Amino acid sequence: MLDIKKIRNNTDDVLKALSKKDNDISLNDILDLDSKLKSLTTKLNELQAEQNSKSKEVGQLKSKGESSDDIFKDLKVLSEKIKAFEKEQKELSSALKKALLEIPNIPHSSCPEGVNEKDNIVVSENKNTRDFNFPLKDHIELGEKLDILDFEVAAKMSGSGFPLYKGNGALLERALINFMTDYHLKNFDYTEFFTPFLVKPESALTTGQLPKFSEDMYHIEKDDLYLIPTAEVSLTNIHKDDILSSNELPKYYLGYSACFRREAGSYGKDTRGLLRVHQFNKVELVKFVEPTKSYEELDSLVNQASNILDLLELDYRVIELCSGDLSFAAAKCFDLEVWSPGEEKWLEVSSCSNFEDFQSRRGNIRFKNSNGEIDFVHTLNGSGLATPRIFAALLETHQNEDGSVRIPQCLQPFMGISEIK
RNA sequence: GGAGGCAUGGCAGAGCGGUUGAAUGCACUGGUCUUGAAAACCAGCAAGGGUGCAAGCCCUUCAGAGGUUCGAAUCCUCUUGCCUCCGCCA
Repeated sequence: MLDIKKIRNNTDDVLKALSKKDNDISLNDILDLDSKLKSLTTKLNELQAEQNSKSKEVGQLKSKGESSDDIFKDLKVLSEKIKAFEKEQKELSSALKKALLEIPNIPHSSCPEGVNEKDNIVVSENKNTRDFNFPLKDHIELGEKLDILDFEVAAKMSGSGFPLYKGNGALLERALINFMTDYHLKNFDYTEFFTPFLVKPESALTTGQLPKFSEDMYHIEKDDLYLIPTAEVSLTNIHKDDILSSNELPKYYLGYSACFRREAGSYGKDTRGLLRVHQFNKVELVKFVEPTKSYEELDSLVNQASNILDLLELDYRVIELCSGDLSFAAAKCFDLEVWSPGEEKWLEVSSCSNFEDFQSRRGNIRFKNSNGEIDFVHTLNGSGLATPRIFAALLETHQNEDGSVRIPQCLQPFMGISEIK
């Protein structure tokens, strides 16, 4: 959520910055509601002040045992007026809030300008570290041959887009989760959480999935709960409505979760295998930091996530997203993409974003700095990482001619085997 | 799922329907004292909005939403959360 004061006082700058993300945004309704609300509030406050002082008078007179009938007449009229004003104020402020929640975050000035993913910038790339001298199989073929993935049986029970891992496949999946979790815990200062997978609407509002993207999430109607599309939602909401003290910042949180996405509107895209699924596993990293530190924290977040790919001996590249390709809530974002030799495509496995104060305003997550002033924290998050595409890339990258797959060193302690065959 | 109890500031804990944004204690911050620290004493200490250069002034907020009343932390209704008991259950 953007600061209404910023919109009010720097309308042109805000609009210009927003247009880099989305050319179609108008702030007119918001400005209109804001000025109406402001003048109404001023009038209301005056009436309330009058009511307060007269009510106090009544109390004083009463304690002296004197009559207060004249004041009563005034108060009765005032009371009616105030009630009408309050009602109007409530309507205006909820309309304003609703409108504000629909406005995306402003891209950071360092974001390359652009319209879509074609304008993204490749920051770094390492590829073709391995020469294959045999015909490659893709992960679906490998998964079937090794009897570690079964999409048909999964579809039988849940429909398409739900993976079923079997035997060493289940072991590999679990090893990936444990390896990534342990790596971040051991090497960086993260606190581990295991969060709920179902959250209230207001939690999804904090992180920005609601109100605009309700179609992307699974919703349990009976209880009005949403299945989390990422642990970002639950991890970020740990501090909803909190005022943290500056000496407890930065806070680094980590959590594994299953992630659920309807992927509405993406039918026909990446439908095969593990590339786009409705349920997947992810280790998520979330940071709560002081505003002045958030960009260096973004850099370290990208590094932390990429280290995993190095250790898994996978080819990957780092992409800096252009303004037009940024998500709704992000001010700046780097994606990590892993190379899939079977698909001959780059696959997004992590998205590391700085949301600045966009989420913290929505969730009212603040901190008190050393001067005693209260301000919104900056939040960041990054996948560290999402498993299915890694699973696929790993099978394809480390496959041998006979269809067996080498397990990289870092995973072996978690699996107890050095290859799947 | 059934029955009951509770919900106040960072925490603990007062609070008759009327000068209560809220006593008190702890914590915290500043000061005095001390070589330093502790103790003691003094002072400050909620958030949001408006207005003002500022000091300040005004408004709102006692889980949330409604209601009664000229006036609600205080009375009523609903919702949510926590606790206790019963049922069910991995």
